[in-house]
Amino acid sequence: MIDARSRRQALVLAAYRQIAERGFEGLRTREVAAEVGVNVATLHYYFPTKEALIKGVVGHAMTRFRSTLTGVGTPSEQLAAHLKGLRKLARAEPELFAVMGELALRSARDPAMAGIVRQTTDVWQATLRSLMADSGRDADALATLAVATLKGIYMLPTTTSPENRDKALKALEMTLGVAR
Amino acid sequence: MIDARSRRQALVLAAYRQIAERGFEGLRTREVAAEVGVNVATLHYYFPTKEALIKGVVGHAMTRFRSTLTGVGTPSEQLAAHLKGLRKLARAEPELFAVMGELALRSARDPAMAGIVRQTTDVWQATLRSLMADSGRDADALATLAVATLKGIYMLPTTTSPENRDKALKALEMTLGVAR
Amino acid sequence: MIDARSRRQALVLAAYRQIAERGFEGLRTREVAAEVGVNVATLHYYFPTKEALIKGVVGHAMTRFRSTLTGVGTPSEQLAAHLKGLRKLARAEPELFAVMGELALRSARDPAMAGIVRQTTDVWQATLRSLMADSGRDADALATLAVATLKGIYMLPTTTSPENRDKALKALEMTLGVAR
Amino acid sequence: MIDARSRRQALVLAAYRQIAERGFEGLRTREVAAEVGVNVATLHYYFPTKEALIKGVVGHAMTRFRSTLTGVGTPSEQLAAHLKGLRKLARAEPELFAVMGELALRSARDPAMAGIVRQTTDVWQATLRSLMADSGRDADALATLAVATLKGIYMLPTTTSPENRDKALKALEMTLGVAR
DNA sequence: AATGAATGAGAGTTCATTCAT
DNA sequence: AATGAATGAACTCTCATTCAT
Repeated sequence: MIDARSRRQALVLAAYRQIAERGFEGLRTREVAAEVGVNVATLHYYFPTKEALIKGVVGHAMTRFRSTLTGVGTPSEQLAAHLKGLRKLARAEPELFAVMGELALRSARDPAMAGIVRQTTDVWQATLRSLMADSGRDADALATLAVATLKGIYMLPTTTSPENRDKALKALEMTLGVAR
Repeated sequence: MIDARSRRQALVLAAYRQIAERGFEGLRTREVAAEVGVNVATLHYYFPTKEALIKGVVGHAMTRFRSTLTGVGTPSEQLAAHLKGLRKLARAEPELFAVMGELALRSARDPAMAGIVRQTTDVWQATLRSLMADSGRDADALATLAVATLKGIYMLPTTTSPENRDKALKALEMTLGVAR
Repeated sequence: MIDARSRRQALVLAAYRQIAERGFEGLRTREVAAEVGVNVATLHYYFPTKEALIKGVVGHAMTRFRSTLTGVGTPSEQLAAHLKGLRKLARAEPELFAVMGELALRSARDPAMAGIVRQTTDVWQATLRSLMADSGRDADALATLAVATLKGIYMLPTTTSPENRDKALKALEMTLGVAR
Repeated sequence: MIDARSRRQALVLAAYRQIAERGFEGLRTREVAAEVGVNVATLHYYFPTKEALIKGVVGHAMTRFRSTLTGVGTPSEQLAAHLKGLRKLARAEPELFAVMGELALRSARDPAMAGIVRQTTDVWQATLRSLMADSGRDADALATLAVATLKGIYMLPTTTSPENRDKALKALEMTLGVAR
């Protein structure tokens, strides 16, 4: 009693979870299917190859992330909201960042993936840049800095305490000139 | 007539290169052995399991990275030297950062690896912290910020131009209060 | 609005074509269905199993071939007409002989198929025998010879030039005592 | 305690037997390995792909067949000896002809195989042609006729009695002008 | 110290077949 | 009469690991 759309989605989500948990290394079609409660052959009915399934995961992750990029208010408010939104997202959906880390790394070897990931990163960076355009400082440099820092904080397992991380994020806000 | 030490080293280096090139996903003991010109069984003579070989790679990468952490001069000079050193290292040995990215991601699922990686990161962060202790600002926060940013820049494939990256690095230096 | 009979026929023809093209090895129910433009499940509605479909193909091929076995005129004329008819058929419907080759080979392992193929071959041979009954020579031997040669020429990919093949056919005619 | 050469050979022979018994359709790497008493992985150690194994089978079959093509004596004697040799071979190694039938059919779809099979067939036909060169008749035509007939008789399951087949062979000998 | 040969376990993928609708 | 969705069983192939030599 499940329509095709949601079954596809369920498979993508299961794969997404497994990549978050075990990395690309540990992604097994059989286990993805099992998590959804279907036969492997059913998975292949929806996704002819493992790569196609991964593509689905990439799409899902990117969509998920992009949904955090829109905002209202003054640039400074938007910037603050974006950072706050990321913090919330990281708490609510840590897998998203784990998966994005995997995707980012894979981009180094997989041009197709690089293209997709780059698109989203570019949008992200452009958004940040536009929010800092009036600051009278080098918006490009700051946007690049911000993206790098946020990737470092959220996509790679942090080795410091959450408090330190939060303080670092505040230092970033100050650098970016977010009014408080 | 190759002594055991250097054969071990050669195997580690080959694995290291292959991880940099293809990620953990693409690491094959057979190809590591082939690159060194020995049989797979020989590899297993030196490293009983694949995990043992990976451990060797981790050790190598960490040693390699730590060698950049010592410096002389005033704190500010040392900080500047460290950042410059990283830039040089990234140009000379890009694989090192590719591998460190892989290791960092794997840490999320592999406690043993997490321990080792954490050690090095902690040393790194402590070093940075000590270099900013006199700045009259929150050294912990700034050190955390710096580590996150540098990881983001060097360990994850950068999507921006080298120029932007360099400008971002300069912005980081300013934030850290490096005298120029 | 297609009636059951012709849909069955269409499926058989598609399978027939695919066997001719790719052999039994390459026969896929899904592709047969696709060629006809229906779902695989529909194919199985008409032919419960793949074997049933193949049986249909066998029937079609045998019917097609038998239609060349009737003739009028003197025995010698009929014999000549038969050989000429085969030549024409091989030009017009090369798949028929490709399929018959497949069927003949499969007969070696599949008793059911052997039975059907044998029936047709027996009729063929009996026809030839009767046409040579008056020749004063061993009609059985000559009929057997003729069938073997014609199978060799038409059912197995010929490695010689068409000219040579035609010359060989003429030599066969002479052996069989066909007046010219 | 088995050297590599003979293990390869054993695998080829097992595959050869299975093709003879079940056709290409029924060739399964696992069963080939099982027949030899090794793991499938071992089979793949010797033959990286199934196609490589088949290539081995083709080589074996062709070598086996070619070994029947040499003879001594007058042309007429050699011809008679060749036909007698085939008869003996068919009795001793019926699988050889079954396999050759499979190969011949597959040639129609597989250019690589066609090349190899053609080579052998060409040698065969050339040999026959040379043996009939002095007969004052069209040696090309007769050689083509002979090859076709022999293929028909030996490579496709015969539907007639052995006696009839022998009589047909005698008729062929007469046609070819073999002195008795 | 080094290897060729072998393997168990499992990977992704395919396919004829079934079933609810 | 026809289908989309699902499946079990099997397929070829891969890989880290082992072992006799």
